[in-house]
Amino acid sequence: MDDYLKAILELGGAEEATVSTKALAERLAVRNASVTGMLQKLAAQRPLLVLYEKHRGVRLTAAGKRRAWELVRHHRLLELFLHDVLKYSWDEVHEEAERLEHFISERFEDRVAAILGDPETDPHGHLIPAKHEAGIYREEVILPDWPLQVRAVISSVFDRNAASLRELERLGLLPGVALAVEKNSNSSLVVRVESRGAFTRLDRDLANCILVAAS
Amino acid sequence: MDDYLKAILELGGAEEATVSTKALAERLAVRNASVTGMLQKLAAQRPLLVLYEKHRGVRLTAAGKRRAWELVRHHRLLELFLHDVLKYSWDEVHEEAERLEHFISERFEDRVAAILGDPETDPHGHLIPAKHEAGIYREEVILPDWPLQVRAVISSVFDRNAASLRELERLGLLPGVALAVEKNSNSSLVVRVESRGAFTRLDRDLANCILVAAS
DNA sequence: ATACGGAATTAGCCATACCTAAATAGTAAA
DNA sequence: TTTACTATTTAGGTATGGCTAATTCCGTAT
Repeated sequence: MDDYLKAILELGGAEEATVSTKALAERLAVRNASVTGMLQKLAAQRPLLVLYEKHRGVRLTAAGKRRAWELVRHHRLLELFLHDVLKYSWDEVHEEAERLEHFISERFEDRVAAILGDPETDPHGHLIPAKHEAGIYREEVILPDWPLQVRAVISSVFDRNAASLRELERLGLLPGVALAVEKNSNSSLVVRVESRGAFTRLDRDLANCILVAAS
Repeated sequence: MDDYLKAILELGGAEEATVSTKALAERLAVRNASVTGMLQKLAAQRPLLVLYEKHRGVRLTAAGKRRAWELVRHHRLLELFLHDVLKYSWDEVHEEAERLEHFISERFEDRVAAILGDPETDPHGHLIPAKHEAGIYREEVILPDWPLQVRAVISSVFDRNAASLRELERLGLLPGVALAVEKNSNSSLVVRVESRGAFTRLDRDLANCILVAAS
C-alpha cells in the first residue's frame, strides 16, 4: 500500500493530478487488475488515504499525502546516507533505499537526518522534504525542453536507471553543474558544460534524465 | 522462513540439538499449528534447509545453518552499527536490527562491516560471525550458575529485554566487566563489581540475563 | 498394559497482494 | 451515432503465513 501511495504522489506531480490505473501499473510493475484491486482496498481505508472514482483515476487525500511524503523523506535520506556514510556509488543507492524505506523506524529516520546534518538534497539533487511536511516542487524542466544557448544548472537527475547514472557521472553531469544546450535534434543534444568548456553529445534518453533550472 | 531458521539455530545452541515445535512457537510468538505448517514448508525446500521428522523436532542442515548464521551476522552487525554510528542506546538496537536484518543487501552488510572495522562483538558482547562462516560458541554460563567468590568476566548479556538492559547499564554491568558472586540465594544474587569495589544486589531475572566466563 | 495429559498435527479458514481471462466502460474517429 | 479501440474492472485463482478447533501421537505414571 505504501508503494501505491508513493507512486500516486510521484505520478501526480506538482499539480497533484489524478493518476490512472495504467500509469500506476507501469510504475509499480504490476498488472492493471492488481492496481484496481489495491485502489479499492486503499479507498476503503479509514482514515481516508485516497480519493478514487471508478474509471476516473485516483488522488491523495491530505492524510495520504502525509504518508507518501514521509516515504519520500525516508527514501531520499536513505539515498544520501548510503552514499555519504556507506560509500555507495550514486547508481547503487536507489534500489537499496527503495527496499529499506518501508522498514526503518522514526528513530532511524531522525538519527540519519541528524548525522547528515538535516540535509536539503539527496545525491541526485532531489529535495528532501522536512519531517512531517509535504515536499516542495522546484521549477525545473527536462533538458530537451530548455531553450538553446541559455545557461542552465542541473537541478536533479532521474534516479531509477543505474546505467544512465553511471553515464552521467562519467560525463560530469551532476547536480549543480552549469551548461548550455548548443544543438537539439531529434535523436540527440549537444551541450556545453561550463566548467569544462567542452561539448558533449547526449542521446535523447540520457538527456531526458536531466532536469535543469535557471541559474 | 528466515525467522524460523534463525530461531532453530538459536534454540538448538552449541550442541545443535533438535528443536521442538513448542519452543519455536514460543520464541516466534505464533501458534504451534503455524510452526508445524512452516516446518513442513521448510522441509519441502530444495536445497534442503532443515531435517524435520514429525513429532521429533527439527534441526538445520549445513545449508540451513549457512543461511541462519548469515542472518545472525546481519543482526549483530546492525546492532553495533545502530549503536556506534546512529547512536542508539543499547536497549534500542535489538528491535530495529531484528526488523532490518531481513532486508539489507550483501553490499549493505559489507559496507557496514568495513565502516566498523570488521568488529568481533556487538554491543551486548555477542560474537559477530565472519562472513560466510558459522559462528563459534564461547564457553559461558549464566551468572547464577557461576561458583561463589570466583572472579568472572561478563562475556555477554541477553539482548531481548530493553528494561533489563537499561537496568544493567545503570548498574555498570557491561560486557568486559569483572565481578565475583558473593551470595547466591533463591531470589537474588549479591555481586561485587571489581572496578567499583561496590556490592550490588541483582534479582534472579536480571542475573539470568548475564553470561560470564573465566577471566 | 493402559489411561492420561501435553505436544504435535491435520483440517479448514482468513488476509494480503499478486495473477489471468473475461466482461464492461469510456473515448475518439468514422 | 455508431463503431472500434483501449483502459478499467470483475471474477476467480495462486502463494505466503498466520489462525482456531479437532484429532492424533507419545511418553509417563499407574
